[in-house]
Amino acid sequence: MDQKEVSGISFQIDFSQPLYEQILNQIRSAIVRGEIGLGEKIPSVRELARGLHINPNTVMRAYQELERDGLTEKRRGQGTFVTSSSKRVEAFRMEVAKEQIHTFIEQMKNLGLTWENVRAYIDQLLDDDKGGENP
Amino acid sequence: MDQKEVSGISFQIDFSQPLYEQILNQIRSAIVRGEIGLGEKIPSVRELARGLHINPNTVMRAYQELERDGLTEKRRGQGTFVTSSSKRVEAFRMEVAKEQIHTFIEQMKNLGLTWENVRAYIDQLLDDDKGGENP
Amino acid sequence: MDQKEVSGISFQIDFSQPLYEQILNQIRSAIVRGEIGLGEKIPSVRELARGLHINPNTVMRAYQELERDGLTEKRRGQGTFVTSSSKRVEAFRMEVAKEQIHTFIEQMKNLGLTWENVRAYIDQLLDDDKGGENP
Amino acid sequence: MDQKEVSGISFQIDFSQPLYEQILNQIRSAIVRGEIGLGEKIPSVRELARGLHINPNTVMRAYQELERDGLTEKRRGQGTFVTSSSKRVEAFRMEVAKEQIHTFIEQMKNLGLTWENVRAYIDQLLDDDKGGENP
DNA sequence: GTGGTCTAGACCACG
DNA sequence: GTGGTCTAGACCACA
Repeated sequence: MDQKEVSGISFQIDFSQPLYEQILNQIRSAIVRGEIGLGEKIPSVRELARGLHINPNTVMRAYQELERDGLTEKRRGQGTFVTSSSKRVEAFRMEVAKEQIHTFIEQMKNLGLTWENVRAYIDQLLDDDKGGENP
Repeated sequence: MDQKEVSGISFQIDFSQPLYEQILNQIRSAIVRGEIGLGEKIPSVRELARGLHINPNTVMRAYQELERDGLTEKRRGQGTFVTSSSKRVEAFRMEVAKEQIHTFIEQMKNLGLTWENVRAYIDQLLDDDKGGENP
Repeated sequence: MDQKEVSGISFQIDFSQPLYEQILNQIRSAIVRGEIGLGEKIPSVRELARGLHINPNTVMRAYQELERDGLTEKRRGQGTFVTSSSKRVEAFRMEVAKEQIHTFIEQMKNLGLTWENVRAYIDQLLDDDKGGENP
Repeated sequence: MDQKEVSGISFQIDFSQPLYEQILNQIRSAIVRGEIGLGEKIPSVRELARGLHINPNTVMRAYQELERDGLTEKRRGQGTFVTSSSKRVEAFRMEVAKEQIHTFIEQMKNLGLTWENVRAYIDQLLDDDKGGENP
């Protein structure tokens, strides 16, 4: 594991998983949660590669996926920018959320767990967290 | 995708994902939900491989993982059997559940969704399902 | 995408495609369709660059291509002018048209479509347009 | 330019254009025109790379696009196969056709040509072709 | 400076 | 054997 910050975006890289997926996911998260604003520039391929000590091709691959998702746009000679359309970002967020929720429900079914039990477990888990935070 | 049944266990195989993982997960599910009883025999590697039209090595790998999880035991000359210990099955179930739940919570955080919203969404989803099931 | 007008010529710039090509094509179109008359002056490199908020080098490159095509001429100290020869414009128009038509025919072949079907499709498309235009 | 055949699919490679796009387009064409049948295997990444004397990564990139288009599926350890769904192929064909037709109409408009003239030109072009073929 | 394409070659997971 | 990931380094088009 490895924690780094490049141009105000923080990355944690784990070399046992595909690097391009981790970069992809972490930039996605940052966009979707508004940590990178609409229309903002993200680091250039080379800059991020330098900052994370990885190969530019690996970063490029992540960036191509981001663009395919409609979350970013390239401007020739200027770099890569987050889309200015909050609609797109929101649509993407909801699409991913639905998919992950359905997968999760399926998993719980496969384990023979009822939603009532799972819900209660998570409720308590998050309550405990709240109690223990910033005392 | 492909739906098949071998010795009373049903499998759906998707050739675009690791086959051994799918077999592993589907047998795990069947055990954990009691579809295969404690102490019961599961198909031999060869039988399952023939039934699913896949390579025996692939089935073998799934079986090795099951044994490492403590969910099955080999008996020389007789085949592979589900453990007789309900404790083990239960412990395994809880371990997997916790892991999947924590992963899910992490995902929802990454999307900037609050647990309240997610909970409400799933609550409604499952309510609708109940009302609308094919009678 | 971006819609702007400079010296009576309207431009739409899409930053994900080569800017110089877009400028080139849009000025070509304007000349070929007579929106800029024979012998007329077109904006200076600097003026157009300022108007479109892009680099003068980029505009320059487009202008060089226009001159190579024989569609424009530079006059020292006065600026760039559309050729006065309607022959040249016409020749250029036909050359480009032929090239684009042949490319299109090739594409339709590659899709396994017959010219009869394509023709019928376009015929109908344009008929509908006529009937349904925003009145 | 370079004309080669690999596993019954013929390729013409022009080193002045992106190789992966050419491979992509040529396999797409072959699928869409039925030269490669539904469910059929296409050459492995390495085999095609060897056959065309190019790098496997370049072929892989083309194959990833094909899969994104829904025209092919990978089967682990077995290779890459054309989808068995004629629906998908047809949908893809129509989508691409529409896009190319609309682009073409736009181009003709930009040249100030009427559809009547263009249609007549192509009609004649294809008639001439017919006359000159296999006499 | 930006991104895009390509190569050669390594190592991995899977079947 | 299959595809997938990653690197290092080259060369190109564009702004």
